[in-house]
This record gives sequence, structure tokens and C-alpha cells, in this order.
Amino acid sequence: MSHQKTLIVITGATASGKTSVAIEVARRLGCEIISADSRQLFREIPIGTAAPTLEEQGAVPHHFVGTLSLDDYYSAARFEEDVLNLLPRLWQRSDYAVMAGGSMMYVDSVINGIDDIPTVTEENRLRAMRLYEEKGLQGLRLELLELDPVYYREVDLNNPRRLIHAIEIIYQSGRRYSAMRSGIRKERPFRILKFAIDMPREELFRRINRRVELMIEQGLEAEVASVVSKRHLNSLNTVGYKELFAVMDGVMTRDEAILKIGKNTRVYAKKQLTWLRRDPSVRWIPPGDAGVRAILESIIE
RNA sequence: GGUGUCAUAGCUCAGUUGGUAGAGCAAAGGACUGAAAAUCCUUGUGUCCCCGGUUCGAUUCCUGGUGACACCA
Repeated sequence: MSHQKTLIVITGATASGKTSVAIEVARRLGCEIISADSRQLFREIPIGTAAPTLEEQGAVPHHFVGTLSLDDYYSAARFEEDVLNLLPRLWQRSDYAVMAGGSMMYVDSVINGIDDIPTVTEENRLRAMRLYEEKGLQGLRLELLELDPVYYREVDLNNPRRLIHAIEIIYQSGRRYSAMRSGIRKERPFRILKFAIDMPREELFRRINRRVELMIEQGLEAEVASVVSKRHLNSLNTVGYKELFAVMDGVMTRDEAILKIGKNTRVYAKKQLTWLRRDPSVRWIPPGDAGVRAILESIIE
């Protein structure tokens, strides 16, 4: 069982040590790393997203880190496409590739695929958002009920994001969103092994707190100030940035913001764990070197 | 030392005209198929500070105690 092409997925909660495990595994296997992180993509915000450092990227080549500008549009579907295009090239040099990151939807889009849906133009997105602004949640519900009663019955009617998304896609395509949702998992022509780092919550929370302190020391506040003109972008609707924007607005003190960053990072970590817990394909590994060993052992099974 | 106020969920507090109690925050659980570090949903039993009294019944009223705060000495 050797020259089968393999994608090794390393995920886990934020601050659980994915980066260093991934680097060590990739180094041992002589392969490269695909980052599956929806925020580390942006080159302007390395500190607050705990992106791999230049030194780390020097040890092993990384892809999808700092490759976009905050203004660029990106999505899980693009990520799927980009990764699938990249993998054959990575496999020319090695039978392995490591994908590491905590954006669970990005990870899933590569592993299981994502439905084929037209890309929404700015105009149609704004049209749906305007409906929400003017008519509220109820306005979105009524619109969806008329345009796609099937999806209306399935969707979380309290979640404006979901409603807007369905409506903008219908505007864009002229078809029902429910008709485009296949729910079918794509079969990939390569082996996928999915690992997640299992770290005791107490330790995880300690590491998160420590990391927040570190980000502040590394100059997070200056980084936040440097992107404040783009704060309306979704890519900056991100833990670490939204709290420090509030400090700049004078509605929150610096100390409050720092506490809040820690708290919101813990909430984020919990959501990641919720996502992973329900996935039976996850192989849980210990943090650090023990995790590296566990991965390397299970590869050659 | 005196006087006054307060003592209720991890925290900040509300409340019960006496029938054993509820908000916000924190915390926990969940959803998730093209913005996902986003967005959304669910979950509140706690010696109502302690001893005693009044009462059918006290966390609620009364005596005493303890603690905190304020003012006066």
C-alpha cells in the first residue's frame, strides 16, 4: 500500500497545535502543506489569524496562506476547486499532501465536495440584503416562501444569512435553491485520512489565553489599525479585529477587548469541536509529537 | 465604638403586598453544503448569609449573630 496518493487532513480547535504537527508530518514525509483557513488566506492579517510564520513556511512550503487581499472574494467552493487543481502537482513530488486548518467548511468542501451553484453577482447579493434591511427577517421569509417553498420548510427561518443566501441564489439562477442542493458527497479518486487533535479543554483554553497575549505583544493593535478602513468586509468580521475596532470607536476599553477576544476565541473553538464531534471519519490524535507519531503510524497501515 | 444600607445562580443584580425565585453576562450543548473566526438555535434548583421567633406556611416580617459598604465618632 505505498504509492497511493494520500491527502492527510489535520484539523482541530483553534490553538490546539495544528500548525506544528502539520509541519512535522510534512517534513517527515517530504510533502507540502495546504492551509484550510478562511482567514489566513489574507495577507494583511497574519498576526490576528496566527498564520504560519515565514520561518515555518520556510521549513515546509505552504499554500493558501497570505495569497489574497482583503478585498478579494473567496469561498469554500473556490477553495475546493483550487485545492483539487493543486493536488496533482503536489503529488508529482510525493505521494502525500497535508491539509491543515480549522475552517471546517473549507475542509469539508475538499473532502466531500460542495454543490454546484452559480456564483452570485454583487448586484444580486445587494438586492437580497436590501430586502432584509427594508423588510427584516419576515420580509426574507415571505420572499423565500414564494420563491422556494421546499427550502422554506427546511431552512432555519431565524437565520438571516441562510435566507439571504437562498434568495440571492434564486435571483441569480432563476431556479429554486432546493433543486440545486443535492446533498450528495463526491467520491474523491485519492485516499483521505482525517485527523483531529484531541486536547483537554482546560489546556486548550490556557493556550488560547496565552496566544491572545502573544498576539498583543506581536502588534495586533497596529495590524488592526492598519486595516480599519476595510472593517465592513466579512473577512474582518473576525475574532480579534471586531473587538479592537470597538476600542477604536471608544465603545470598549482595551482591557475589555482583550478579555473578549479570549472569550470569543473559546467560543469559536467550541464550535469547531461541535463540528468535529459528529464526524465519524475523524481519527482523534494526541497533541504534539505523540500526534505526529500517531499520524505517521496510521498512514502505513 | 455608634448609626444606616446591603447580604438571592460562577459574576452583576431584579423579585416574591409571606405560598421556596428570574434577567443580563459568563458557562454548557446543538445546527451548519458557495460570506463559515460568519450566522443561527437550545439550556437557569440556587443552603434566596446563619441561629431563633411570629405564622398553616418565611427567602420575604421580627430579635440576635456574622460579613461587606457608607457616614459619624
